[in-house]
Amino acid sequence: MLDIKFIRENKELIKGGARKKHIDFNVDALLDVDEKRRALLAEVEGMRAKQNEATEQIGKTADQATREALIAEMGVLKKELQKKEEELKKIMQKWQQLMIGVPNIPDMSVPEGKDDSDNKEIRMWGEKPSFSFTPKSHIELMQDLDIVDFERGAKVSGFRGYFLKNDGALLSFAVWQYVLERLVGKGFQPMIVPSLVRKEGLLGTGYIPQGEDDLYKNQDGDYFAGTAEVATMGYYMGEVLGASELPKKFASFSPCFRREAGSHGKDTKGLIRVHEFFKLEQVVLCEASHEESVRLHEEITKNAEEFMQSLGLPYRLVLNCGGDLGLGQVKKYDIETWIPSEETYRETHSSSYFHDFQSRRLNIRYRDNGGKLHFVHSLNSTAIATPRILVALVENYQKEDGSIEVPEVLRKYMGKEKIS
RNA sequence: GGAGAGUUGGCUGAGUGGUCGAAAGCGCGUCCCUGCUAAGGACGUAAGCCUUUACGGGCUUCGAGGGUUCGAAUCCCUCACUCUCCGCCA
Repeated sequence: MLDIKFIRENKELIKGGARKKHIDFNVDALLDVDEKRRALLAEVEGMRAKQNEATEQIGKTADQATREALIAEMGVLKKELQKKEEELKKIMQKWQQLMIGVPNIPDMSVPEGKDDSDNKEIRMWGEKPSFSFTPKSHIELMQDLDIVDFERGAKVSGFRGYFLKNDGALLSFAVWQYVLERLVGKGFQPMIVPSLVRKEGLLGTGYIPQGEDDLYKNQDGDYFAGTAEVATMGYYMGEVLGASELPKKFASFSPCFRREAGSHGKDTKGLIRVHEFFKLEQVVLCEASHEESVRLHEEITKNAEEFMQSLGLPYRLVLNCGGDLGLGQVKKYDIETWIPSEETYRETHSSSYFHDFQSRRLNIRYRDNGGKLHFVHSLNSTAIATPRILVALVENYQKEDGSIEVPEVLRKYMGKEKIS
């Protein structure tokens, strides 16, 4: 959500932003409704002022005749007022519906483009492994090692279901624990957050209404979040923080659920795209300054890169183009990791900032040192997501005999150097 | 699942039809005093929206939404959440 005053004064900016994001949004229609809203509001408020005044008189006067005359007069006014209020209510609904659809403005540095094929490579890290044999896919590797079971996954869980077993399960725990320790060492507050969430958090973070189709819902009307960002951002919903508490940095862990509604037949096999996975997410709240947002955005992106480097996984960092940005995102980087069997880089991390887009919706504010209230800025970035990262790990570290070398930093958690 | 009690400002907490945007305390801010520290005193201190060049003016908000009334924090209804007890489960 953006400030209506800002929208009014920067109509062209909003239009340009929407165009860049390839989001169809009619700013003029919103401003039109806004004008009607303000006119009606003035009318209604004037009538209420009259009513308040008369009401006060009624309370004070001792004269029965004046009293009754005023009460009669107010009875008439009330009917008119109710009619106007009804009109206002309708306009307000329309206004609010339009307001939550206003896209945040992408940063100047965001490249033009329609979809992920237009994303811009920023840097590349690591050597792609060269194999003296034909590398196997993670599916083959893991099934041969008996560390994953897709058949029974589908039997028990349905399409895209999976079991991780033996060293596959251990490897997941190792990765989580390793990354968590690194984050805590950097001052992030560890949290295990709910996945089952109420509507508010999803509306606030911007996953609803646009992305509703990709969310699972239960019979109570609650949702299964696709990321720990939702619950973590909801944590301070409606609250006022102190300036000295900022920035708040969270390392949030949660199961994540995605219906993958729009992804038809993509990645139907293996661990790349599943309905249920786990993620450690960096979530940051900071003071309302663009510079601070940018600084922290670079920082959490670097953190993610650092984990990848220490795991020895070749990746590239891409800057997402306008068309690949969500409604609220100002700028986003993706880390794409080398997948030997596909001979391509696949997205494993995503890092973005929102300015006050989310905090306005969630009403998360802070008091600055002068006592003034501001909406915080928010950011988030993947720290590590399993099982997707396992795909990269096992494929890049595979040996000719089908065994998998355990990356140096994970050995102490796995208690072994090799999965065989 | 059953019974009961709650939801008030940054926080704690009074307030059962007009004098309540709301006592008191904490916190915070400015100033004073105390030559440091501890402590003390005075005053101020909710947010959002509309309007205004400005000064200011107006409206809304006491969990949410409806209702009664000229008038609702206060009465009625619905819902959400919190707490306590019982049950159930672990």
